[in-house]
Amino acid sequence: MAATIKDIKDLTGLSLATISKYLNGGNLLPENKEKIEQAIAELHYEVNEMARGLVTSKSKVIGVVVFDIANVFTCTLLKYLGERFREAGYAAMICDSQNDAQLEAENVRFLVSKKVDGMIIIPVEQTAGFLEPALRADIPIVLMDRSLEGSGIPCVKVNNRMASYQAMEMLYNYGHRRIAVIGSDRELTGRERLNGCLQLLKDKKTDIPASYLKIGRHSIEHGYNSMQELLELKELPTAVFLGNFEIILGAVMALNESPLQCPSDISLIGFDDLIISNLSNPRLTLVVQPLRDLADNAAGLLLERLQNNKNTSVEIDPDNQKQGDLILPALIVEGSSIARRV
Amino acid sequence: MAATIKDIKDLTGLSLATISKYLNGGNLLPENKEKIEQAIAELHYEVNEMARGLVTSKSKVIGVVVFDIANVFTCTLLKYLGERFREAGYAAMICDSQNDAQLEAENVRFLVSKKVDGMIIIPVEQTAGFLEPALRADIPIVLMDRSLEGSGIPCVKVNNRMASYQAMEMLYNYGHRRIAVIGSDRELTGRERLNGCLQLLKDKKTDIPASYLKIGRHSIEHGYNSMQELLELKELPTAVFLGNFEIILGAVMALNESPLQCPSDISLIGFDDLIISNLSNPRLTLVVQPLRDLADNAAGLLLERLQNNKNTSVEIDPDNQKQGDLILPALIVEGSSIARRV
DNA sequence: CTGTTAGCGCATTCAA
DNA sequence: TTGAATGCGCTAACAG
Repeated sequence: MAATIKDIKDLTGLSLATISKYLNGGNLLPENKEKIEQAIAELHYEVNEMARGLVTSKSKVIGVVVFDIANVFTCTLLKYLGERFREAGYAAMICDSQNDAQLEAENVRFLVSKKVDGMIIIPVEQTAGFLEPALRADIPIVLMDRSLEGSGIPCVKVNNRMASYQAMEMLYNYGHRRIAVIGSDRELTGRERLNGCLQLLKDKKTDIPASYLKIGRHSIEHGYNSMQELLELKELPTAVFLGNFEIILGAVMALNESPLQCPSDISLIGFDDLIISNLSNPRLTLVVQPLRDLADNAAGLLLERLQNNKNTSVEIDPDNQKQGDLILPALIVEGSSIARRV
Repeated sequence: MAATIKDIKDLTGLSLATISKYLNGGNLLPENKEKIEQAIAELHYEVNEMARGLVTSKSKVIGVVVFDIANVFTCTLLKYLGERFREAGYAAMICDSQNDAQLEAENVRFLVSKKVDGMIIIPVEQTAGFLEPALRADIPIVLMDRSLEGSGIPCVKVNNRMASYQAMEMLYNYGHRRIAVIGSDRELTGRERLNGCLQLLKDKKTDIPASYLKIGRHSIEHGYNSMQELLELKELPTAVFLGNFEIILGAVMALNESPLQCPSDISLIGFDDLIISNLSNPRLTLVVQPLRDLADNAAGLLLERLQNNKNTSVEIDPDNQKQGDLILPALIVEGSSIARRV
């Protein structure tokens, strides 16, 4: 059986309150302090966080719900989030929704049961209904990457639309006019990116044939099939925009299997960086999301709210009803996958 | 404030004990059952797991400590582990050690405080000292990937030595004699793999110059630098064994930057699969770890022990003192990165 | 600065 | 089958 403060009491003769105070950083006589420390060492005492949590109704745990944990984007974010939370004295309880909205709802409910102090969520679902149990329990939530439209819950993300626009603009400025787009309208991020792409084409009054527009899902398969289809067209595009990491993966696979070369035959620009892109030859030009910043901001936002809840006496910032999203700029990192066209 | 069973009591007129029994699947009159269910729905009641845990001294949480969470190997494992645990009614609390032994020790202590029911650990540290708090608290542990020698704690892993041996054998059978090895002696897995490589060379009485043996860490940098150095040698190796994923990444980068081609100029075989390898052209021949099996076995082993602890009355299997490691075979998946030499 | 007391929300005796 | 009482380990008043 693990030692409790009662054991410390028996060993030191001090009262439970004194020991508790020690554990929570209160002031006591040096000699008592030493006694307790000795007892703790001797008994190998470790605080029972369940008991502590029961009385404080704080768990010092932040629940993190991600749409898919086996995903480089996700786990890089998890890493950075974890660092921030740890610094602030919180641990992360990570739940994988496996791209399943039902699991996601269960995860939220589970974390509510666990009395987490706050939640970070990268959602599968597109509406906020599944968050109800958390909201009712008054648990602060910060979303990442994918907003929940009209929910009023803040989301930290990049400006997908603008970044895509700029990526397309880069292709355009390199002289490309026959530009294909492989993207997704299944995820919000995908739609935002598509919008950016189409906007650029519109602004530049550049028409592309319908066969250049490959809209499906953010999946390897979609990237692979789409690129294969593009390569079979009579009039090839000279450049292709790849809407996310999985699409890049699939598209590059398809291209690698063909006799065509990048960038001499076909130029590429992709959305989503990952160290992994180091493997591709030539190195891809990419729209890079500032993962560190995204995580820092999301963690910061949540921690701030946790702090404020503490001195809940003061009710400030009445204008803050409309918690807007926090939108960070993405960066284009140049590789050598875009050829100049005259 | 969140609803408690007391609120249900007030609403239904039943006693706390009856409600508790309902929550734990006991038998009660259908009418009472219905009453409670109605109250739960009305109050949006959710069990307070902290309170429950305090009295049962079970958290239904399994702690998972990984050496680095931003790692495809790790998070794929996490995904599979998570699925198994969820099925069994457990949640995972994931802690990232960030390749830091001190953090790792803290993580273990933290999870002990959280009263997790069991732990899965992919260790940074090479000795078992840091596990003491968990062992003392009698928390079942299963290691993955990296054994802790002499600790008696079971580890689920692949046969690194044999797999490396077979990988080298494949190069040999393709006719290669000038084989270089980029590996690590800093991690146990690295040493095991190196041993396998050297054993094959020994068995085949194949001597290689010292300059072909690049021993450092499992890092991109080591892979990159080593490959660069190899490519500068007067007598190039005809094939290179790459000891893990990061090394592959670095080595392929270096090769991509050189005029030499794989496999016509130099053949490659790598340890560690990842979808990512789809990006490389040509597709790499790889030693693939059966991640799903590894996770299933580790989760199974742990869950089994958790079950057995329940009926702790029965003390079976007295021969089980020496809990050997569970060693799974790795698979070689052929790409086209190895050329035939005559 | 220290000790006494009460109670967090729930499961679990034991009676009824 | 149900209910009343007890305690899990700890913190938070309050009093000394």
